[in-house]
Amino acid sequence: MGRPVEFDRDQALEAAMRLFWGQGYGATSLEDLLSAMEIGRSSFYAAFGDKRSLFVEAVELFAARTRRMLDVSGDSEESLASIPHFFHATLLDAPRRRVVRGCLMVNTVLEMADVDPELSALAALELEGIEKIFSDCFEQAQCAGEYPAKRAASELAGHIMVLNQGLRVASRMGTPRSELKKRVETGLSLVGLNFG
Amino acid sequence: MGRPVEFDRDQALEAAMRLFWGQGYGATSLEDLLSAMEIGRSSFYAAFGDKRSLFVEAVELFAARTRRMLDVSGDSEESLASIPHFFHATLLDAPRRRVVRGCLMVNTVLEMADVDPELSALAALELEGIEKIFSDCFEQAQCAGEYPAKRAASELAGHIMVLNQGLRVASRMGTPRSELKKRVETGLSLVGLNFG
DNA sequence: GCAATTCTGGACCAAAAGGTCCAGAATGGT
DNA sequence: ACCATTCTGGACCTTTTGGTCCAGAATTGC
Repeated sequence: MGRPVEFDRDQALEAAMRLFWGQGYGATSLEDLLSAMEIGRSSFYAAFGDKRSLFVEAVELFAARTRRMLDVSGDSEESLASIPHFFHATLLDAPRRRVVRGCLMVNTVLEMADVDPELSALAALELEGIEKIFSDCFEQAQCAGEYPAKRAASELAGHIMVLNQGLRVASRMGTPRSELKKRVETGLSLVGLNFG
Repeated sequence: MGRPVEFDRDQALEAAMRLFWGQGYGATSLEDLLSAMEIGRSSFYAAFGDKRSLFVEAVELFAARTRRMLDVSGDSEESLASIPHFFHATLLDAPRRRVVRGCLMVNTVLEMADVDPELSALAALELEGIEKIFSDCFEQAQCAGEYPAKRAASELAGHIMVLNQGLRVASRMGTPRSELKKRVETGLSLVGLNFG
């Protein structure tokens, strides 16, 4: 009952996320959001609470997508392959605009650290979740004897996360794809992972 | 002739830089700046032009400091040592507050990429200058036969820059020093550099 | 078709933003 | 002592900010 909603909530959230992703929280005004989401002020506040809550939703959506990108769902033989695949998908296979946006969580951690520590912490938590996935990949491969156990899985995951975060900075700098590719290659080859 | 200035320009710039460093450009209001710089509005505009120009000065100051930190000035025997020293000075030896601020140039690249591309490009340029210094360190060591020439100096510099940028993200996340140290150690050891 | 309910458009608001302006204060030169 | 010059404090301005409010539109149940 009641008047039906005239917009697709997911679609609106998607548009908002893309804006936040590119411009950050502070530089994205409500007007920016409303026009990108193709929605009125009232509908906005009714559906999302306020700007900050929407941002939290956007970060969570982005994080879920990122996790899903690493989910090879049970293919234990190839668990380590998901790491090169991740870099390939986000840095080389993606349209230039996306590459330049970097990673919403990384962007947020940097933007909000001294401004809104809760938001920064939320993004940091999500990043730690991603790192845990990296760690699981290595651990699984080590248990299966497919990867040397000389370095701890957590250490290797740390290295991959450094590589990831470093690359997000580089890609946001506008570093050409060819250079990004080189950096992925050396970063992975240093821990014995190869990258087609 | 004329009334003398009542404040120390360098000191004011220093205070401004610290604010920008922690909060970013957008989240630092003029009022924040004026009170931190202990300066009036008129003096501000007379001495620095406007907020944006001040920010440019802040970035350039920060970049110059960073370069100076890497300048071992001619000690060709130890040119590679300046890299571990750099990480030590900025990540381990520095007060916690500084560590959490990360790197102004990295912060700026991320914040401004889609908001004020000129500012982002300025910060990116400074970062490339730093990377060039890393590259020179390796090249010098390779020419002197103190370091294997298997990988190109530029590639090694790229790796160090990825490590650096990745660590700035990690440190802004509030990652504990012990963990930062581990990451520096693995990142350096992977290219045969050791870190006390 | 009418009531109850829900959503929408836009007017409206207070606060904060960055920036300008000018009267007056403090100096040096003569 | 006085003038030209420079700097300072603060009033003031416009624009933009995130957010509220309400009249009216669109629906379902009866």
